[in-house]
Amino acid sequence: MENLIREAILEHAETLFGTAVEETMIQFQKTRRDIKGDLTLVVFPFVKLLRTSPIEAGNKIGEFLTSQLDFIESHEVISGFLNLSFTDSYWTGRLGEIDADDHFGYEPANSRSRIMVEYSSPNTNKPLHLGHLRNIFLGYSVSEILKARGHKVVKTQIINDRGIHICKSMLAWQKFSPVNEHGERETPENTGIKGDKLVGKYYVEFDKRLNEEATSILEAWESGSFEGYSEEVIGEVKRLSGSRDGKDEKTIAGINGKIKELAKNATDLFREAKEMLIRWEARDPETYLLWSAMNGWVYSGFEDTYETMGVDFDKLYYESDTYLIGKDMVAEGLQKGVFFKKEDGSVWIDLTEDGLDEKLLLRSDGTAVYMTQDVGTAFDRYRDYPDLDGIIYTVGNEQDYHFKVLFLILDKLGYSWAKNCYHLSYGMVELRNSEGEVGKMKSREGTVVDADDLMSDVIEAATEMTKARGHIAGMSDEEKETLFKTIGLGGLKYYLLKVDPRRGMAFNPEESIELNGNTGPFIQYAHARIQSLLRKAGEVSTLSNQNEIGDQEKELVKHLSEFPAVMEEAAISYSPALVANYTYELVKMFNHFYQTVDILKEENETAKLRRLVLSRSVGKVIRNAMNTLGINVPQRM
RNA sequence: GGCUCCGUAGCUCAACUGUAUAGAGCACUGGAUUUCGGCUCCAGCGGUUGCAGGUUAGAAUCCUGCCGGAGUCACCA
Repeated sequence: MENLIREAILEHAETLFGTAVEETMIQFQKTRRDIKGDLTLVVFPFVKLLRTSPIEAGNKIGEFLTSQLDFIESHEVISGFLNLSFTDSYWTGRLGEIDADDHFGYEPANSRSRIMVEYSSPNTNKPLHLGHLRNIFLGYSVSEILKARGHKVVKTQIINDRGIHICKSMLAWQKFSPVNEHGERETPENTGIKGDKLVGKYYVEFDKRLNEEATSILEAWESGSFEGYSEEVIGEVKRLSGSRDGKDEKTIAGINGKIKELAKNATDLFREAKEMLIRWEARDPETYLLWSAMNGWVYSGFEDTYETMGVDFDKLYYESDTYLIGKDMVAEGLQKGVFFKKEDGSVWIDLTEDGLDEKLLLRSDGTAVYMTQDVGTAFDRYRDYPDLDGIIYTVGNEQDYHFKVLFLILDKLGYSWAKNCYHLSYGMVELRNSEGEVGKMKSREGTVVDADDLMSDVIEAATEMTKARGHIAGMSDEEKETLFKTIGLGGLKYYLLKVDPRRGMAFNPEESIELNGNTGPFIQYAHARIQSLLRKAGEVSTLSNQNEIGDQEKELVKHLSEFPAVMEEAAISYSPALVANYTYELVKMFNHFYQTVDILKEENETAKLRRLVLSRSVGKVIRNAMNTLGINVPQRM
């Protein structure tokens, strides 16, 4: 109805103001809750045209609109804001429309362009952790929101299955895994350990052994023994050691860190890992076989985790394929003169004119880097889906710079679609204990929160709560299992999605399983209660010819009416948080309504029907909203 | 140090991207109701929106400068 009002003003601008008005002058906002009215027009822009006070200007426009449009019942001007009130029958009409539309808030499927959303994209050398959970829930939810708004969506991930980090796990397994009585090394089958956990275990093992070896090298260096190391390394270590004199603690720690890096690079273990990578790139059969076996373990582990999470993918890309495409593109760019080669053979792009610096695309030994692969992946995706309207990369904000460079490179290579690539950058999840201390998640220090562990923890907490307070009598064991999972994961997903993605957030394990306040289970409970109400009510017909409505009901209908706009806003800004907060507000309003108004006990049949239809609509919107967050809402709990 | 992002109640977060008295939850204090599902509702407490200027009829929001925090500046991914 904003459009109707806007048109009316534009059409009659000459008579009202004596001149045409810009469309941008007509600004609407929601009427404050504590003020009478259903929609507010900001008067300030018109004050100058009319050369009167804001109050007079507002009244003039208000009188005009009230006489012109039959759904406007009255108006009131308060300090420069024109508050318009709509008739009751307008609102009962709205309620009827919402009730009749099962897909309220959604646009018809496939009515809009195709968009690809990348999320998860794990390394295949260690299990998923809390940081991945935010990434995956966010990417999945953005996909579902875009789908709900009519887009064709391709959910994808790039699997980082190539590189030195994979070789570390492989090497550690090969060297350090115990051999059983059958002469086999540890596998998921013979140990019962989940595949990704097993591979992760050897990644940690590698790091431990590397540190041990590096420490003994450091000790040797400190005592002045440098035998067996290259001139280059020795010189660098001596230079760094000398530069520590007279520096403050922080600087010295930084220098010591650099020396330690040198020591790590000088270890036999690291050298072996590098050799293994070279063998892999050369397709050495034994190495390749081990690589695919261990990756297979990881994939089956990830699959289990994804299934628990309730997320899926339409199309997978593997770095081990796309880095080759990337290398071809680098060669092509080199010919075009977009890139240049240094004397040592490494390939670079100069971005200094764009305010960035030089960036490496190919190492001097000809092997690919992270950027090479990403360039190839983007190209591959547009080749697979020529009608793509954009790619959304769900990746943490520590990679802001990387994506800025990536998109710039694609643009310079002449791909017009580069401008449609978007980095959905989200903030880090910090871990917070009950004392409120913030800790970083570091896999080496054992402070990571494992994704599987966390999910089973929240499900367990939900199980206890529900057994103690829920209405689950008569449910089968399977139904109960599903319900506990729904509640536990619903809570976790909501907890991670309700915060604006761009912001960093604190993760408090205790809060994540809370059931009151702004939480998933609070919303799920409201839905279950509505369904219970409707079951008790029996058959509820549709609404017709009602033209009265209570104040609280009107507030609810008003809020329901905003749902499509909120969904659209969430789709534009890629922000599930908007949907979450909208739904929470809706539930609070409904609980208030439910607490103060009789529904089943109401004797007036007209009012009873209207309230039941309203409850049904609220339930539907809760369901439609939560579905886009990947959260199920139970019938009872 | 350069660049990027961020500082809102004790804590976790909102604020339609510039508008009326900056809102919720948790925690704390008090109350309602034991009902159509108490995982409910109502009230109170709590703020100089990091600081100082500027632009505007109007600033948490835009600009400048400080202060504080995070990230990033790899032939790692």
